Amino acid sequence: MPPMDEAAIHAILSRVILSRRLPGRTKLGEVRLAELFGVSRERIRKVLHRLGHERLIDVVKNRGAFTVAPDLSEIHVVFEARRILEGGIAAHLAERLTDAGMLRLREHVEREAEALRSGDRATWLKLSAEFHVLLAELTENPIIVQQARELVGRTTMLATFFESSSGSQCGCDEHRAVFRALAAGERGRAVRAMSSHLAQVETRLKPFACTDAGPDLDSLIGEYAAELGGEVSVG
Amino acid sequence: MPPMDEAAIHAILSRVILSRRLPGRTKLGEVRLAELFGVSRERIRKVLHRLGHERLIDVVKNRGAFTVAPDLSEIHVVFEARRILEGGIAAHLAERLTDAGMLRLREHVEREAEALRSGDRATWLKLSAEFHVLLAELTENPIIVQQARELVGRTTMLATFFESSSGSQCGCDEHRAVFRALAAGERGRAVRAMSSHLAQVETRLKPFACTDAGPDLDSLIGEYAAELGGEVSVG
DNA sequence: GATACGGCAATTGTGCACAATTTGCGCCGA
DNA sequence: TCGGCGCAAATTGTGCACAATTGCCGTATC
Repeated sequence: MPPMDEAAIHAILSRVILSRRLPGRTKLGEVRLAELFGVSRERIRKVLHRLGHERLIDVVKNRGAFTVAPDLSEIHVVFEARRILEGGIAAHLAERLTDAGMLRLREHVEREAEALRSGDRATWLKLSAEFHVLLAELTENPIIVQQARELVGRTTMLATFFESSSGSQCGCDEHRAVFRALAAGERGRAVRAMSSHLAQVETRLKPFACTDAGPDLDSLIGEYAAELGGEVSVG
Repeated sequence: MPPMDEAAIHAILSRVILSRRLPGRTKLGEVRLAELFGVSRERIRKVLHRLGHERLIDVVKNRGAFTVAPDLSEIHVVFEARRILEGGIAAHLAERLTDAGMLRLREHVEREAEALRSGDRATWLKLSAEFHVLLAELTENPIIVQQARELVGRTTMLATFFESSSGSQCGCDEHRAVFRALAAGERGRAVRAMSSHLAQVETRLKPFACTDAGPDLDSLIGEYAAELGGEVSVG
């Protein structure tokens, strides 16, 4: 079998970590991961440091890498950061949205509605996240796009696993409200719509976010590796 | 002499790069830097990859690290990103600023005015940058603080070298205007004040931002190393 | 004269072996 | 019995040597 490349390992570990399904402060030992993926320790080390820099794990000098505790306060921090950043994005776009941009937004919201109608939950979740990234892209500012992508990424996985399906109906309407305010060029209303939408998503998430004991690292890696088409030797 | 640690090398190279005084696409060879700093190639490599992840340099696989071209469009992108992010911060703070926070802001603005009066240009520049970081800190959100710090850092050095001294008077008034709007709790005015302030800073910078041929890498490293108190063997 | 091919030098990527640090456990003493 | 000390095992950090890739230059051919 061909040795796995760095990008693939990073993708798998990202998913595993973002899924929040393994307990907080789980140690990610270099040798163990190296054996699991069938690669050398140095390759794992590089990925681990990269993940550490992306704040997905906590890397302590001379002690190794650990998952961060999935505590409620962090969820709140992430969502508050999103309210601030995406509030700024909404305010910016309200005064600068082009016709082409408006069209892209409208089409996106309609696709969301379609996915929701047809009961395609997976597609709808993906589109819901992409709505926020799309807004960032409409600013045509690569820095903002990257920051937004990072924050959205940190919440997407949470939604995938924890959002109650009962609340699904709301999301689409909330996106539509943001879109309408932007299309009307009403800055204040757009910011408020975005802010309250994010607050509601956070509320829907909270009751489900406490998972202490989950499956172990080995099986999780196997699971996500299969999902991404990679081969992993799980003993 | 004791070997330099990774943090120190990173600090020096950050300053060198952020100073924008070396031409775009300058190659940062691993062996050359290793000899300059008197450390092994692996240590340099690690710092280089970190800088690459921080987007301060461009790291291409199998080809090495290069400085990014200091073109005007990037300056515009950074400032636009700041207008979006810090606009969001201002909007957030306008409705949530505590008395303690207001006091800290007031004191900071007064210190800026004092530095400006006494003609202490270096202190004033430092305080000017810190005003924006302080605003981010008042949100008490670590993610926002980090993002703001990163963007402010990318503009601070530019200001240090390129801002015309004639325009100095304005900055303090503009900060005061932001502070007043926040203290009054007027969200719209705060956002506008922040946005126009950043736009003016950008305007003041632009005419000075085009430096094609500058000093070479060796002397720059020596210069900044001396500034930080480190020892470097410059042949 | 221009272009395409091939070999060479330089530079980066990778795996390995060793050094340094941490930590858990056991032992001794109070 | 409890606290401190010290050693040993495990784990991470570092430097070195080698492999792989890239870009360049010389040459040959059309």
